[in-house]
Amino acid sequence: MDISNPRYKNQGIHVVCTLFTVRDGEVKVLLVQRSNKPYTDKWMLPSGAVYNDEDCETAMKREMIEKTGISGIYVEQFHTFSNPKRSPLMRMIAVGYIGIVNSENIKIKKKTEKTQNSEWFNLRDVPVDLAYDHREILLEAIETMKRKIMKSPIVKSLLPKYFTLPELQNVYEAILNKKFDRRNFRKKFLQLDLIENTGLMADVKGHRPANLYKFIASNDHDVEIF
Amino acid sequence: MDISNPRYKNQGIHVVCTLFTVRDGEVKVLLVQRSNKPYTDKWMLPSGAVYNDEDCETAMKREMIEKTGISGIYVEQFHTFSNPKRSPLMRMIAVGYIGIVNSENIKIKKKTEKTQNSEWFNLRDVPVDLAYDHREILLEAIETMKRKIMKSPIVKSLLPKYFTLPELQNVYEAILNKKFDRRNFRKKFLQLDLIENTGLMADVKGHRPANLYKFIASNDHDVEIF
DNA sequence: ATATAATGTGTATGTAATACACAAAGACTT
DNA sequence: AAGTCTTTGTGTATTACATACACATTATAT
Repeated sequence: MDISNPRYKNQGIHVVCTLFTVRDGEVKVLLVQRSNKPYTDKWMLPSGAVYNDEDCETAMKREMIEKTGISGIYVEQFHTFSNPKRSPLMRMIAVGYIGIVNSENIKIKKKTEKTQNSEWFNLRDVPVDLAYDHREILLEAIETMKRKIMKSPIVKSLLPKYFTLPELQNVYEAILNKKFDRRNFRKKFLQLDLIENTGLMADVKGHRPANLYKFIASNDHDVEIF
Repeated sequence: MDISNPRYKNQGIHVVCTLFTVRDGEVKVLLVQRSNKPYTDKWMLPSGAVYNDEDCETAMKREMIEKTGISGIYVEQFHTFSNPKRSPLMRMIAVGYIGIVNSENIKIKKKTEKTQNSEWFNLRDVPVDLAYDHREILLEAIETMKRKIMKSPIVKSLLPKYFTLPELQNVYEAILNKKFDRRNFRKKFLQLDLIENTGLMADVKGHRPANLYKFIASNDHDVEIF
């Protein structure tokens, strides 16, 4: 391959991460606000260039640390975006990842070298004019995440170590934006043998406390949850 | 983005297509044999560079025409491969696509500018030393295809306009490498309202001829088949 | 007429999904 | 201490879907 051929010279590879969380029954996505050109001051999904000695997943995790301070997250690749006009300055494709975290445990950096702010946005409050094609990427990520949450253990990273069944149900209801029958939800989930009752009780006031559950130590390969 | 930064200078974007067909009850994949360095004489999946004015899907279709003569195929993106060592000469990522065709209708070019041969390989006859990381890509494509064939209408492009239910069943059995009960297969498929009986009969000898079916003119969005 | 080789069909059983209502636990109030 | 409040926890009946299974039908070939 002749790397000086103008037909494919100066190509760049980006990674972009759509990181979701659920808090107060609302699904939120992490955005950062740009400092530099192009799209100065616009919000975008955390993203950045892939170095030549990295694979995309490594680059994505490094970018997340640099731009948001978040590390140790579980992500899945979902789609690569390659519209030749998606970036105004040069030819740049973006490999898209989806992640989902429990934001309680996470402190995000507000300011970094290239960003002036970072924030969890409720999905309906996301600015319409995100930088680049990030609105399109976000919409596709939401679709993919809804489809995947039934087939992959990503919820696990969204819950604390010990959690109650109502909490688990709330997470599913927030993400899928629909209600489940409590009895059926519990039955379905318990017979999957993914979680177990710890015998401990949640520490709440004003009403009957719920049992605390935990995920059964997994063999770490993806399991069909539903 | 500073395109002269050596950390991400000289990156390249490839597309690679894993094209399947089913013939004589066997799943086959299309490979081409290289003429040039690197990997001279090795077989590989049809692949090539993305031009700066193309998105990946367009590039993939152009590459397929150039290297195999095949056009008008239905493909789906499935994964992007980005191991920094996957290509020996330069940093090159590959956006992977899966396609599936009825090879009866298709004439493939044997020789092209960069390839000396092309052939449909039974999966078990695929050379172990494919060029680049194409063996890994092929393995992942097979997994993905098996998963998708139950949820996407890709089989449609694998069958002629008119086909019999036993033919349809044979395709599924070849791809998934398992047998179905005829009565249950027919019941399940017919109640999906994806195909309809034309009233015509297949032209075979020596035994009872089967009814010819066709796909119902679809509204062209993906449908859950199973 | 008979044999051959494949197609076409119905029913019974088990398994998973859905719909639905009331008792139990602890905190709070009086 | 009794009663109220709020949320958790539980069982059964119904329906839809998946699976298992055997025999009659159609055309060709002899």
